[in-house]
Amino acid sequence: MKLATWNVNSLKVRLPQLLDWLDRERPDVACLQETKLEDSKFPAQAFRAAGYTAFFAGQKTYNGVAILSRAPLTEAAAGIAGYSDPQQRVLSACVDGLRIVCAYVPNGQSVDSDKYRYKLEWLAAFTAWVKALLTKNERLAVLGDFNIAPDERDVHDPKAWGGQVLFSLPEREAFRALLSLGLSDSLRLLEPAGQLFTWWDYRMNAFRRGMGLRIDHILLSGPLAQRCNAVRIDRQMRGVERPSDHAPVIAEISRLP
DNA sequence: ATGGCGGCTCGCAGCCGA
Repeated sequence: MKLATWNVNSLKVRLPQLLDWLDRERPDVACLQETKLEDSKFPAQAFRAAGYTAFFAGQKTYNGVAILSRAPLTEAAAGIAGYSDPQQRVLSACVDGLRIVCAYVPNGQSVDSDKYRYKLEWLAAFTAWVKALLTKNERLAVLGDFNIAPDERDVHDPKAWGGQVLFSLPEREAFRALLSLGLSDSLRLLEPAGQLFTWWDYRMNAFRRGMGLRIDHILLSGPLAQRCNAVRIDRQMRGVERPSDHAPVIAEISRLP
């Protein structure tokens, strides 16, 4: 079973690339972030034609998330239960006995901003909610753009990024707290050493120069982590014409009994 | 120290992302 996450940075612009990518990679489940589309404009028909059912919650200009699945989605819901948020950042649904969570964690802008305080509050609510989900769903995967680089290996220049938003200690501690619920950072299970990135700034030729961050993650509960046999970052998609600034991440899990 | 790129909007400049 192939699970993927991709911050597409505008589904309207990236739809042709996404359809090509779905055709090539054929993930069973793909979680999308930053669709930036109102629900009335979501291209559900294009995905149906490609063999995918979609669950989505969007808004104009910012945010917006979607789960695409080849198999039917059940128990689908938007948002963090018990946490009111006008920003469309979270979806959850079940597919094939797995509980999927698709998340677009707030960016935080800078550590001295209101947006950063919102990010930390949001992460606390999200973590409490995922904890509750885990009590009912032992096969759980959280996929998305976390806007957090967990440690030095995930940052091209850790000295320059020290204390900055995306790499500040409170954010990294929030990420660690999420893992401590019983989730594994799937990519690091299989690739524990070395710099790996999923995002590169559009500016300064950052991609060509290898200046990136690893902020998109696939977290797996124990039973899924045990059966995870491959995880990769699809850097090819960052190198195409008019790319998203994020590359997709794809995890493969051997079939569960 | 700044802005750099790209996407968005009842746009023609400014906000936001990361």
